[in-house]
Amino acid sequence: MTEASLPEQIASELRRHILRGKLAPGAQVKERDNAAELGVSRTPMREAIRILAKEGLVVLRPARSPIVAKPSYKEISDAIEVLLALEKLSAEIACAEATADDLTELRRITDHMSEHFDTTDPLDMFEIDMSFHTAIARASHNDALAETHGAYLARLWRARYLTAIKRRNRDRVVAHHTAILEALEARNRDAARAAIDRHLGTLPHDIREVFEAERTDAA
Amino acid sequence: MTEASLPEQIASELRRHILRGKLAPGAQVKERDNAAELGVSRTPMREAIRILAKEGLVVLRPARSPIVAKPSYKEISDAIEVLLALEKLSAEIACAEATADDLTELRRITDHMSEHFDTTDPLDMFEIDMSFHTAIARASHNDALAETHGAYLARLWRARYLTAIKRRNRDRVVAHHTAILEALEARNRDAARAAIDRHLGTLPHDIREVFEAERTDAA
DNA sequence: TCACGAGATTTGGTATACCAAAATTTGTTG
DNA sequence: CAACAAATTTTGGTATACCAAATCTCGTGA
Repeated sequence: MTEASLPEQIASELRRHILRGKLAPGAQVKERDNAAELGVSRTPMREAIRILAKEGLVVLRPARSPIVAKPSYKEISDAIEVLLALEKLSAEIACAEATADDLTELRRITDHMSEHFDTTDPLDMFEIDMSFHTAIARASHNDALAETHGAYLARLWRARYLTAIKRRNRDRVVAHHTAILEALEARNRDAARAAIDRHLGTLPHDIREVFEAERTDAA
Repeated sequence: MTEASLPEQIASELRRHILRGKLAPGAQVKERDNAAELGVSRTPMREAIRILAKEGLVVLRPARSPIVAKPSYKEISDAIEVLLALEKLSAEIACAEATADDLTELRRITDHMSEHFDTTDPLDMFEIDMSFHTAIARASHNDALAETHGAYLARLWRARYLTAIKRRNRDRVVAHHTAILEALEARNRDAARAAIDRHLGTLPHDIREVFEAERTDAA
């Protein structure tokens, strides 16, 4: 694999820590400590923190320690609303612009998920799930759209992960992805929009359940 | 006014230089030189450059000098495609969520433009025009949406400005804005989408003309 | 004359030092 | 014992030093 820049690598590492829960929402992210932990200096660590801030995983506070983001339910559902719009736009454009290679890639991801769903680490499987959605955005051949879509996917990573492990259901995911894929292959914009609505439409509801479960745990 | 952080101030200064043309598209933005020019060290200058990169005004190249962005026609029209989708989404949500204050603010901006269009500096009037669109996004009360919409508006600043001064027409702008506003007041989602489509739909065409004019100038 | 490469220079990336503002601790006082 | 304030520590912000890679210079040789 091609080497990413040091700040990117650090950001990936921090991201995993946050998503795995080693860094809880609301916790401070101190430049010195985390830099020392990973054996790098503060400079690239600073940049890594900015990358995560751009993704919305941490929030910067002037002259104070950054903290791991602790989004409210409304903030998450707002982000989902945007993500949904971006992904439906991607699919619409992809109906006109997707190449055979784009569709092949989507088919490959879907088949891989179908085959290895129960024998793969949930975190890894979830990354594959995300790559399906990323591939849709990419198939629009609109770089700005793909980039913004990716940013929202990253921002919703944690929330989506929590719901995915709670509602882990191979047949449901594969059926939904297949429906989207077939709509794209048929170049049917309305069908694609509808399929994506069905796939992501339940997300706010699922996330609300996770939120309420957390609130109960705290009691 | 409250003091912004040093990197933000530097970013503003650089932004002005770029938009004014002191830094031409394609020109290198060297950390040392620009830092010395403004009497700061490389560290905040680095951060300022990252800010502008996030806005799309400069592009970062690994291990090379960043350069002032020189977007192609496709890149601009791609961005417009996303902006259009975001603004239509904003308007749809605003039909349900906008408060009386939101609508009053939109009305105020529209009236102000109508009244002072011919007696205001084009640059200032253009900023007011942008504030109308920003207010629509704000009226959705979806912060993520408003932020992303604002980012695209900023990214398209230069391109939109070039077309605005070329096709400066008070009646057209006011009529379009009024149509959008009335659709929002009527809480009519379809009408709002259609009005925004009419307003921004000609943008790619107008920008193409500017691009071709520039290409002719170069000859 | 031109192509190529070795050395010098420039430049972004990283580490480290220093500073001022927060945060924390601690001591004093009512 | 509580509350406030001074001193200390911690921490982000900035400046600077150093390094390696990229770029540029310029001379050499075909």
